[in-house]
Amino acid sequence: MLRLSKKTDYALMAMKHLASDPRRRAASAREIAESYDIPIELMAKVLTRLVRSGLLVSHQGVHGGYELAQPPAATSVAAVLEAIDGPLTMTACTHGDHECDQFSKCNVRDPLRRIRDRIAAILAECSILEIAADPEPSAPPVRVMSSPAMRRVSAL
Amino acid sequence: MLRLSKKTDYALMAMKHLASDPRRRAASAREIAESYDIPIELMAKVLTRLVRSGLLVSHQGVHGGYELAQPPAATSVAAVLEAIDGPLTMTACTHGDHECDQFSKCNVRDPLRRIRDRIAAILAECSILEIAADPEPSAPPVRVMSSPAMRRVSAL
DNA sequence: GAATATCCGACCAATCTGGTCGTATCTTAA
DNA sequence: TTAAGATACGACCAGATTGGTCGGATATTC
Repeated sequence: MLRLSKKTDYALMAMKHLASDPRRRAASAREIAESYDIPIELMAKVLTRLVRSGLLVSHQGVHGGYELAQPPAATSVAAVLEAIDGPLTMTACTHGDHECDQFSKCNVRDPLRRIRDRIAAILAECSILEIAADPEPSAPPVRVMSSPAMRRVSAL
Repeated sequence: MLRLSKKTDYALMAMKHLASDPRRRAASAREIAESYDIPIELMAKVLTRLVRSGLLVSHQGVHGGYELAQPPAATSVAAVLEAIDGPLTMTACTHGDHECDQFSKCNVRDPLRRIRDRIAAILAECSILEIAADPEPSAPPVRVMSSPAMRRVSAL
């Protein structure tokens, strides 16, 4: 659960690809797609969404392709997620739309919104630059918890 | 995106319900379901999973029902998510299974795992007690970012 | 033994998602 | 001016996931 969509994965791969390219020239959808065994049409669709959201700029024509619209440090992972899958929701009621059957009686709405905000902050603070700087975490590696350990609250 | 499943919502609602009940006695699936307009059979299925994961204990029979297996502070939101939807994954490759077509060439695997770990830490640190203490966040409220703001990295 | 519970698996319909296809349009270069 | 290489865009499909339902088995109390 809390799964990222495949399209989001592809988007992040493409963003990193563009951020890491030393030549800093436009890369075509085909080039990126083939680098990672991604279906070309799907990659193209993803890239188009990134353009529409202003994260990439595109050039049509023979030597066209895609470039980062901003330096890698200026684009957050959150922005990429939003570009592909729309606003970061978590629950049906996160943003206004009272479309959930339990809306009136729900007792976890506010607490969940708080959690959502914390997660959103993490995603907003993580830039493509950080993603591109693969070798070694900049933050101290948080201990991965296995199921039994997660059962109990660690800090509190 | 990053949506919680409805079952997880229901599970959290039930956990909070049980944590908030001053009488501290077993509540039946019916009682919980009716409190929040949740389909009874579905609530029952969710509660059963919570029992199987050791977060609740159940008593069958006429005055049976469900109780928290531990004090509310000892159960994390992460544990509830895992009980309902299995291990917190984010990507297809998060836990061993190399079932993703891009596995061999993927360039964002490690960075994404780092992000996943940070999110898992947040969920592991948030207890049912915190969820039950609805009125007012214990942590300073993180600013909710609207789409345009999220586009740029805030801290970095 | 009747009533009230949990337990468990099968099942279904609707939605979501990954992926495909066809076509239009733009831009460069020969 | 024309061909090639590229993005843009919308329609479409099949498979997976999910929310929800149903039927029956088992346990416990009165």
